[in-house]
Amino acid sequence: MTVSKVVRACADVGPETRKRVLARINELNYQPNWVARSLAARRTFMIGLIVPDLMHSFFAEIAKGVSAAIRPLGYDVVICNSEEDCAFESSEIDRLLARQVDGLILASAQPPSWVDVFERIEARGVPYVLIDRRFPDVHAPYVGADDEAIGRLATTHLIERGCRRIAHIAGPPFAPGVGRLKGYREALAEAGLTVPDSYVDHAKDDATGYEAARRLVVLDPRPDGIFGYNDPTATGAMKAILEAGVGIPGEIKVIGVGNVHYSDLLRVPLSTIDQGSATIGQQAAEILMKTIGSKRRRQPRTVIIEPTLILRESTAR
Amino acid sequence: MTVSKVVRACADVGPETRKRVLARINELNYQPNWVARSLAARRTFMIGLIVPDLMHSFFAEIAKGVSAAIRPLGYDVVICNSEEDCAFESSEIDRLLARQVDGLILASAQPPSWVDVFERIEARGVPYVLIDRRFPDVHAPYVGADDEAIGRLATTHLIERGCRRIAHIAGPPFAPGVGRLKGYREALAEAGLTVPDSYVDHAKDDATGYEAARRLVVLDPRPDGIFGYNDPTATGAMKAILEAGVGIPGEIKVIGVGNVHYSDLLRVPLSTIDQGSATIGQQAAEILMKTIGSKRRRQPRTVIIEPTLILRESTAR
DNA sequence: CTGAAAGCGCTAACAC
DNA sequence: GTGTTAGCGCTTTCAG
Repeated sequence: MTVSKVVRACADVGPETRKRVLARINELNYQPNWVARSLAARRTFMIGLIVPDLMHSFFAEIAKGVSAAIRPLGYDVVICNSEEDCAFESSEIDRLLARQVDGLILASAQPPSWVDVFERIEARGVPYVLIDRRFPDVHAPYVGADDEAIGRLATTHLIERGCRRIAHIAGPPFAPGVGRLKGYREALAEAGLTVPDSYVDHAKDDATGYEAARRLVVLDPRPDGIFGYNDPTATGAMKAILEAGVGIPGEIKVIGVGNVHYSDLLRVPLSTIDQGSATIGQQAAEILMKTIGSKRRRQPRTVIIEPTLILRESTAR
Repeated sequence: MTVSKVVRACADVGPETRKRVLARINELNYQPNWVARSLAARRTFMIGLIVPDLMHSFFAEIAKGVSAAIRPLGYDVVICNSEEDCAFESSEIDRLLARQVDGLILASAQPPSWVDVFERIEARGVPYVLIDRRFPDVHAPYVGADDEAIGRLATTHLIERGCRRIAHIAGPPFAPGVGRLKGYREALAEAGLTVPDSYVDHAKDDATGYEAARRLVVLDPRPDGIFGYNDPTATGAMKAILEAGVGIPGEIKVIGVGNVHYSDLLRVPLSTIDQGSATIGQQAAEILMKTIGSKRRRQPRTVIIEPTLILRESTAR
């Protein structure tokens, strides 16, 4: 039909005809059926975004950035929350694939060597870009921060502020967690500092960060600095520290990563490392759209967002 | 095809045949195309969720609740962020409708009397349920809190704690904002308290809440209690108050609404009113699924979640 | 229990 | 510029 062309604003249609069609469309309250369109055109104009935790404002901000970037191009985004559960994530990805999304952006909770999921995506020929969590063996575009740099930056900052017994609440054993842990170790080594093994604990969110800090705070000797692998863990840690009657930043200095929007409203405003979350979302979306647009697989691009230190009271002298 | 039946787990297929089909499916790595399925079956197994702000953890939690409730039933949710912009919201709704979602859950940013959007939804025969923000003229299921009760509860609490000059940072002039404002006025009247007009200011998030509080804190006489219409505004307000060198809760007591998850980690832990956000999402989803399931339009159900007071330091004696 | 026939609402490619 | 012919990959209905 000519109608189809009018709806899609194709150029090759007479202005008079177009007017007539438009009028009738309005009259009938016609709305094109995107499902049928998707089937015929073999594109859905939908992309999937998978994040491990929507409650973490870092990811909510990324979602916003992605959304803002693709909306003007006529795309919608389906947001999925994997709850940091890799099996669940895997099944979510399959569903999105079955729904024929045109592309995928994922902050994956997969274990580092578990490339099975990515192979499935590639088998379907669906372009995707990784964010926040990098997988060395996966040959795909990546947008995120340099986690080792983050780890070094945070740890070095604590050292500069006079901390000598620096503990680390590390994340789950993949992606951003391992890089930051490595950066932490490097910075320590560089400064000639050594710490007991018990100074490295693990957590994944505010609740577990709280638990981890409760363990750290009773160690002897007690740490005088704690680097949390993200803001929620650092925030939870601060709660535990203060509850134990220990002063921040007097007795223990704390730093996190992510610069969540309420950081400076906390009981003790939290020093943190900004990763440019909105930028990550936006850049990832742009790369994805570019990939979708061009037929040929270009060289996967990697964008590293420079981390910046945000100084607040939790690491004040 | 018989394959179709196997995929959908229809009962009427021989166990032997099923086995063969399944084997071949696995072999070919076959995955059904949901777009084609949706077109033929006239259902997408997709529902839309529209919220005004994903960064507000209240809505993120609702999204989580909705998602958790519908996932097991084979549905997916498309989350849209309206940015509190009613024109944008309206166009988002149209897109979701064009994508043939089976249902809609919305926390709408429409002005109270602007029922046009809802009529469009109904014209398409798509079931929907309203959450958080109620529209008196719209005959649809609603799940949310009783905003007047919330306003009364918060204000009464401040009065009980000894406040006499209670200011209110009201929300945008619709849905939850007006109810809470009304409850505030009622509680004040009931206690025989009067306040100058300037004690009621407006905001919509943490940034504007901060601005509002800067205006309130310089009033003469200065308020001794502030009721923020949600936690972000109350949080922003606290920042402004503390910056002005005024003590919380000593000189001004503050209460919010929403019980965002970091409330008790704030500089001054924030007293608030819990609305049961996860429950809202879950209940809304259940009602929607029930409506989708049954052919006939049943009487729209309304679920009012009982608000509960969460006491923290910001309103301590 | 199995499969053939028809069609969901649209777009692609091509002829008029 | 316009309309025609196919067919996207599935489900529905109903006959074998």
